Amino acid sequence: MPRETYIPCLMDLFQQHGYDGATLARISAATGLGKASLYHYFPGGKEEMAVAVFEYLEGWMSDHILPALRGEGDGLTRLQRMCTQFNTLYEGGHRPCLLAIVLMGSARGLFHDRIRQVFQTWLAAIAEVLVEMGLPADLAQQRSEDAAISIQGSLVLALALDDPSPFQRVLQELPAELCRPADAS
Amino acid sequence: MPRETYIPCLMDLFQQHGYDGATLARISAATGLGKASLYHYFPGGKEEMAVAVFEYLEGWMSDHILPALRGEGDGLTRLQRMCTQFNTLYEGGHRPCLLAIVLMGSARGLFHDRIRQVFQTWLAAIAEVLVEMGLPADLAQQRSEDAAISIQGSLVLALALDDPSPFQRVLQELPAELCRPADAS
DNA sequence: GTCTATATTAAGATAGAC
DNA sequence: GTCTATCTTAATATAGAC
Repeated sequence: MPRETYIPCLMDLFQQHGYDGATLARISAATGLGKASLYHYFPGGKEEMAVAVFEYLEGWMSDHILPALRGEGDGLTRLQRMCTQFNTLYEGGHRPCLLAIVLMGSARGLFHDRIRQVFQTWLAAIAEVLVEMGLPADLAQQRSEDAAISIQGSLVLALALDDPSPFQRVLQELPAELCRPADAS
Repeated sequence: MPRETYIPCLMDLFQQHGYDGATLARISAATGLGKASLYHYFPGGKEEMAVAVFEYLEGWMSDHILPALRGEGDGLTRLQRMCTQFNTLYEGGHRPCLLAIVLMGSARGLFHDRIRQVFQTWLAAIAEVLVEMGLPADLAQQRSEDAAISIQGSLVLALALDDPSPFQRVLQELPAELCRPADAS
């Protein structure tokens, strides 16, 4: 089996238990591979497993989020497509954000640069849509941050309350909120 | 020294390194107490230390956030006072939220009920202010969730980008945003 | 109350047979 | 490529002297 086979499972584990909580014992149990076999696929150990998951996620963003934002349709349509993609990724709010999880754990230092990069790429792509719609660049930048804030914040709240509805509401309202004209409240 | 002496230091450690990253070795170094002395103050070990920190934080909320929201002044003023308090707690966005950190780590299960309780109390207090201002109850509830989403989300983004400005902007804009009339966008 | 010293467990990682 | 067995380290926790 190519090592890509195990990436979704690994991502699952990191999302559910965090970097620290995803122990080799758990990973071994979940993948069905012995610890030594894991080192066959990932000689760098757990850190390399996490890197592989990040690369997978970066690929997923390139394949799903960026095309959704850059494809055809007006700005509102594109932002709605982005939200649909995130709804899948986070399973309607039932699953926390891997980036936030790693950022909040003891492995932050190891992956901080990588995580920042993902956020910056994402924010820039959103801002580009808003600029195309005629918003001034600085406001577009702010609104792109608002998008990240709403999505990340609603995932935190959904986790805290054990209730995905804040996330779902945010996805509903966000596209129109981002597109509203510059002078509206 | 009473054990309360060490609580701020412990809170600091849990905020900066997460529950898993706050090892006894680090706690010992930061407090200046030997490991054995830590068990004198906290016989239940690390878990009891975290409980003590949560109790401290719950007390802080009761002493700072709830009075800010329930004190004199109109709704806008009260929400602004709340934001000022959070600005202090999170040091202008330079410090992550302890609740989110624990929620995202492997100790989630241990403290989830406690964390949910804090959020619910907080949201209810915000909603109460908005209802007093004349907003319908369900909208007030939604807006209180928006407040939590904005604050938590901006802390995540500030951490990811290594830049506190999203948090500061949210604190600036949030009170007016929460108070806007029911029919405005 | 604080220490030194130590016990116990579990984590990450490796060796080497098959 | 997968396993069993083992190593090393570090984390939580305790015993007992002062």
